[in-house]
Formats: sequence, structure tokens, C-alpha cells
Amino acid sequence: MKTARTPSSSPPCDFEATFELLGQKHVLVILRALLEKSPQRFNELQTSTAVNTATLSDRLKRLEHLGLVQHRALAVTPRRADYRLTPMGRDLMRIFRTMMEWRRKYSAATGS
Amino acid sequence: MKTARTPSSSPPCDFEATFELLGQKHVLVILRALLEKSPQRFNELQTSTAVNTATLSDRLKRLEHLGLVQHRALAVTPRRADYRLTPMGRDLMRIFRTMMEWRRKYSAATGS
DNA sequence: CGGAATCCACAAGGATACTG
DNA sequence: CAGTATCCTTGTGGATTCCG
Repeated sequence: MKTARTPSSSPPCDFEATFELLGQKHVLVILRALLEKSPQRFNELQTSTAVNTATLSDRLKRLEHLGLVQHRALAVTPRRADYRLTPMGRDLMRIFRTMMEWRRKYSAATGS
Repeated sequence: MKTARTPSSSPPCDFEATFELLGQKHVLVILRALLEKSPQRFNELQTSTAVNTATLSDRLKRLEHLGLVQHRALAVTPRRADYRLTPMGRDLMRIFRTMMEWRRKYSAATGS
């Protein structure tokens, strides 16, 4: 797709790109899908996440670029590909749990 | 402003809203500014973050709504307001540190 | 000073069609 | 099957103006 927010303005910290990606539509859904089942084929993900082709493709590429997801494409016919979380990706999921606890801890005051 | 992504589709987890917010433009910059100095007045933030009025106002409101920032407005003339991180917000900053370490740990493979 | 309202340019993403 | 290309609608945020 096109996406690309901050080409190279000095970010507050290096992980800004990570948040920008994680904050994009469907990214969390995709990660969760891959957490529940890895590897998954492209159209398996399409079904399990209900994200349209173009966007799904874009997100997976970005996730791969950030190192959260590993993509493997087999040159057979019909084509076959699979996506799975990398160790880095799995590690991030642990941090997510911390964040969920954090949310819960303050859930009374949030409103959302 | 207008912003509002997922009104109420069942999210992968409750903290999705948090990521959507954190992933939006300027949010991280604003948080960092408030981390470095709290409280800050509205136009102090404007200067320190270089974010335009409308967007800054929008972000602050969302941050307040999520409970990360506290807003205090004094009814004097000229008006006076200040924004500061809540304990919840400060707590999040600790998680950020974890994430920065996580990024660093895998920095060789990311490309970004 | 601290915003809200308006307007506008461009980015994001959904639907659909197409290809190796 | 696994995407890419295209088109088109909607969202997002910058600039600017205005107001209490």
C-alpha cells in the first residue's frame, strides 16, 4: 500500500515506528491471530482476521520489516506461503501482557 | 478534531484503544514532553512539541480520556491551563522503558 | 491564553479486478 | 494460492481564523 508516516524526523525514541505500526488498523488483530496459531497461510489469515487483501499484505510486510513476523514463501504451484511470529514478536506479546495488567490496574478511571 | 477509529467492534483486547492512541501522530512526542516537564501550559506544549493547535488539543483530550494526562483549567483571565502526566501515565512510561530494551535487544534484525 | 470551528490537501484503507 | 494494481471513498491532520 502507501502508508509511511514519519520518514525521518527525529523521533522521541527509536521505538516510535513500533507504535505507529501497532496503532494501525488490524495490526493487533493480525498479531493476535498469529499468536493463536502460527504459522498461518496468507488466506488463512485473511479469513481469521477479516482484513482485505491489500491491507493485510501491507501489514504483514511492515510487521516483517520490523522483525515481528517471519514470512516464508514456497515457489510451488499453487503458491504457498506462511507467516509466523518471530522470537521478537513473541517477546513483544509478553510485554503486551504487562500492558494489559497496567490497563486493568487503572481501569476504573479510564472511561473506555 | 474528529478522529475515532473503532467505535465498538469487538477489539482483540481492551488495550487496543491505547495503541491506537499511542500510534497516532505526535502522541509520543507529547508524552515525552510531559515526561520531561510537568505540568506544562497549553502553548508551552505547543512550542515544545511543535504540534498545531487543533491536533494538540485533540491529542490532549484523548490522552486525558484514556487517563494518561490530567488537565487542569483555571478560570482566570487570561486563561490558564496545565497538563501533567497522571500516575497511570507515569506508569506507562516505565513500560516504555521495557519496550525500548526489547527493541534494543533485537535491533540487529529490524532494519529500522 | 486556551482552545473550538472551518477548510482543505493528502494519506489510509476497502472493493474489486487481475496475474504468475 | 498469494499477492499486486487500480480506483475511489473516507479519515486525518495542518493552516488559519475566531472567540471568551
